[in-house]
Amino acid sequence: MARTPVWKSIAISLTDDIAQRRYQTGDKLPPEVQLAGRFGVNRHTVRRALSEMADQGLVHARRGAGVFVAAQPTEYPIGKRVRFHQNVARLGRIPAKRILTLETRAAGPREAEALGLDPGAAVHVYDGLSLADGEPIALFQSVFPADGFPDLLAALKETQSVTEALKHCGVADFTRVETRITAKLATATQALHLKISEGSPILRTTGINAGPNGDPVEFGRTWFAGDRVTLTVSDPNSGKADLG
Amino acid sequence: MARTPVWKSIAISLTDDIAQRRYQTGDKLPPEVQLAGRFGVNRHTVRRALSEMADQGLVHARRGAGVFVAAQPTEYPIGKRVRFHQNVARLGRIPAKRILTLETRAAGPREAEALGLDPGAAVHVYDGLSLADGEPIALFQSVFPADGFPDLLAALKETQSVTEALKHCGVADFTRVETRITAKLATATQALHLKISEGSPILRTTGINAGPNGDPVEFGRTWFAGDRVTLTVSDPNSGKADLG
DNA sequence: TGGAATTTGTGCGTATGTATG
DNA sequence: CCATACATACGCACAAATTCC
Repeated sequence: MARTPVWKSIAISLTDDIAQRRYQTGDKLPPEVQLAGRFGVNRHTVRRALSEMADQGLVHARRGAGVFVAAQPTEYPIGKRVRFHQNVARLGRIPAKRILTLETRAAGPREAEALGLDPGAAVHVYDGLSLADGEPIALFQSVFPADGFPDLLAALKETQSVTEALKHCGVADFTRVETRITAKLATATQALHLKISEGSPILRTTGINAGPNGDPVEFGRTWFAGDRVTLTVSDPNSGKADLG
Repeated sequence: MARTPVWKSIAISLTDDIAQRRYQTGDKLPPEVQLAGRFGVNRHTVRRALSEMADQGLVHARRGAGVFVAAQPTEYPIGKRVRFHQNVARLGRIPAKRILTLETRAAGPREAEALGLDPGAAVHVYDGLSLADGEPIALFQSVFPADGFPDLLAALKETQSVTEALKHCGVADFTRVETRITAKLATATQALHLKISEGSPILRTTGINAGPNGDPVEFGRTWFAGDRVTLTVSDPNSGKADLG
């Protein structure tokens, strides 16, 4: 068995620092060069550790600014209409969303296929964090076709709500076509954002929402903290999942 | 807007190669140095791309051996009618079940509540292992009210099928009332049965099936190997999940 | 059996680009 | 405009695991 790589021990050390609240949520970590000095390694080695932690959602790097400590619901219905705000509010908790990144770029192959676009078509991408009562619930990434929604990003930036932004762009309603669910282990970055440990169980869902005419309008991926969230699939006929 | 990084375009290219079946499941990709030559970049840049793909579960690297295309997970529909045999057969794979234990005992509090029984009422319990093409897919435990199904265990022992056994006992059809899904880490016992590593991600589902008159007939828990299974929740109106 | 060749994993040094403050 | 700090990319070297002869 190989010994633990240096970068991994650094990641563990920093993760523990965060778990021990030596760095609070939202705090900026020392610059990479400074960390490199503190651990007596090359800056790349620190970057490897930070990259791992970023993958797990534990930290979030902002170019030119620094690396920041990233910041969960319980019962979360997956039904025909999946609405984060309503799902959380229904539990008597206060929903909130934090924008991580908003950008327009070329669609990857999976995204293009899911949205029925040509490969390389422009898409709007919304990376964010969902919170309930200020506690991180899930990381998500929503991908929208850029064509036809010119001012979607502005609406998202203003409302932070997919539902509201789409409504502003003329999509009054949308429903879930399909949801895929798998179990993963939390990466360092995910763990940071969700305030869990690296290697904790993660529920990853992938979903496609379509407008009234059946055209896909959103391809979304969500990473729930498995320890804190239970997805529920209700009897479609009961309509319970559509409340709120 | 930043242009697409080289490593990302390489990841997209290789992902497309896999999607197009130019590399099949289990195939070994060309060595990193060879890929670096093909793309005209440094080996590190290829590694960045492969790392991204490995994070997505698309490939798996074995030191000293190579990088291999990972097996795509089995799609398992969670709908109104959940039928293991049909779910697996629909994928062109051969379903099988292995009985671990069959017994009749007093219901625990959760089981009694789920089935609408008095605490301590007798229940039949079926512990087993589900396989597709001989590969373990999931561990499950099905709990049935003993009252009204005197010879259910015998039928289960003979057919190994919940559907067939219930039919034999007069329940021609049953549908899923609700499914709960969480992510867990595999225990040592679970890992042994599922032939995965301890601490691997597990998808745990809990479901109640009811007969035509709405009475609960089965309380089932299933532990899926997260690496091998993707649960899908389809649009209820499409009816696709009810096929087979 | 054993050793060489192959291939991935880790780490360091350097350089340039780009966003932030 | 400048300094800081992260993002990307190249080159080199060696370690460790596997495979092949």
